[in-house]
Amino acid sequence: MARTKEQNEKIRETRKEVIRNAALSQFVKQGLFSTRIQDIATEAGIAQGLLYHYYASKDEIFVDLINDALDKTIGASYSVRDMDTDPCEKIRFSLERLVETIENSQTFLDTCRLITQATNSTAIPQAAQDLIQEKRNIPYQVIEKIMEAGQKEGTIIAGDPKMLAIFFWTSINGLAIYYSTNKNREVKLDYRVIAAMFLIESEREDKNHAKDKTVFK
Amino acid sequence: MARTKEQNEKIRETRKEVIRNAALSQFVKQGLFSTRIQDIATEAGIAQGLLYHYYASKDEIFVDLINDALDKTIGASYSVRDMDTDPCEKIRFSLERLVETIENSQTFLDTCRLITQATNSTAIPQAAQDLIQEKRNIPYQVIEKIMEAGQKEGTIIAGDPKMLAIFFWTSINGLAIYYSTNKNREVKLDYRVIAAMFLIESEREDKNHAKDKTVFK
DNA sequence: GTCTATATCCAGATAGAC
DNA sequence: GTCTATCTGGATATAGAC
Repeated sequence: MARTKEQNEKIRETRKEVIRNAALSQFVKQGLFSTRIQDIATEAGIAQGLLYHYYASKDEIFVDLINDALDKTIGASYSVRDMDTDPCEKIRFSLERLVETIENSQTFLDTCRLITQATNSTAIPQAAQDLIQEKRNIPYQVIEKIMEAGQKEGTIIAGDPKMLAIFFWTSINGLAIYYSTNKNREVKLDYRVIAAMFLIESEREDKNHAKDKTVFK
Repeated sequence: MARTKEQNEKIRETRKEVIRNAALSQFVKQGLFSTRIQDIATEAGIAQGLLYHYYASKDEIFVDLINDALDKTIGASYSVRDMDTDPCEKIRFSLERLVETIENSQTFLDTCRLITQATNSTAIPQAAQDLIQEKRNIPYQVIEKIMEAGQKEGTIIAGDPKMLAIFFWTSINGLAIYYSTNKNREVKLDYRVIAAMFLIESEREDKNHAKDKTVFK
């Protein structure tokens, strides 16, 4: 019987994830407030009433999603921070991976849009606002530190590292939203162009040529 | 009596502007859907029912605001396009003005946030979506053309000009939203750092020094 | 666990008095 | 023109049958 209880718990968690995915898709398209519980239930393939067996309210789902989104972003930034290379390469590598992710991961695009939406509104649940307050600056701080180190090293352009970090993330975020909302996708994203913008000229040329050899052999 | 009619029309238009300003402030804070007609009326200092003598619905106000916001952005980009200088200087000058505007104009910050909100949702009124579809790309195209010309001239960095244009606008937009939602304002915005990112190194140094003399004399 | 049916609430929009 | 009071519709959340 103890086993059955565990299994039930697992099934329940799986079901909650289906609901979260449905909710994410709806929130990104319609926003928190014009998404109805009915919309989420329909997309999740269950009856509207049943949703309340898993979540107490629409807000609760939203808070769960925001928390996931922030944790994923923080995790990604930590993995860059902990790389065993110089700052210049960290910037280049992270941009390469982020651009790749924009092109290939719908979840990443949705995550960017959800956080943008949440950051841009004071009407979201208090718990979500608290999470944002608590966690949102971490990725900015990580990149800021890397920019600072790169400037000391002489590989990153001059300027307030805090501003460069904001620039770094808002650009990625902006590209993701642009990419997500312009389905024709007529733009070819090239991480090397973006990376070059943060690097001083000499470094820029040298490393780009080195990169060319490995990436486009 | 014809005169009275004109005056009434003028008063009416003034009153509508008060309502639009109230609505903009609310939409930016709470979003279109969680803003109630009551909220707008209260901020405008009138009764809820009276609002319907000026606007038929909440959506109608929103569409008006989106139209204004898009026209302002387009107007700004045209004034840059029509400047009588080389592309490199156009980029530098427009960034200087835009950063200045971020720091001094609450309306500009609100406008950025409203457009971001609208672009990021499919639940907004159809008329607003049509306006965005029709007008939103113009500022991107204007900057794209300038980037292209600058590349031919040898003053703008390499890369798909379409991507550079997206980068240009998303960065400004991102800075505006960051600035708007982080009231501490601990970051000193410096347009020259941003401008330098779009310019090739030699141009970057020369022109920056020339600029220093005129701007910080 | 899952559904359908329903109670409750609240915001948009209207009506009517002043 | 302006207000208060009210109608109406729709969404959340609950209750109850299976």
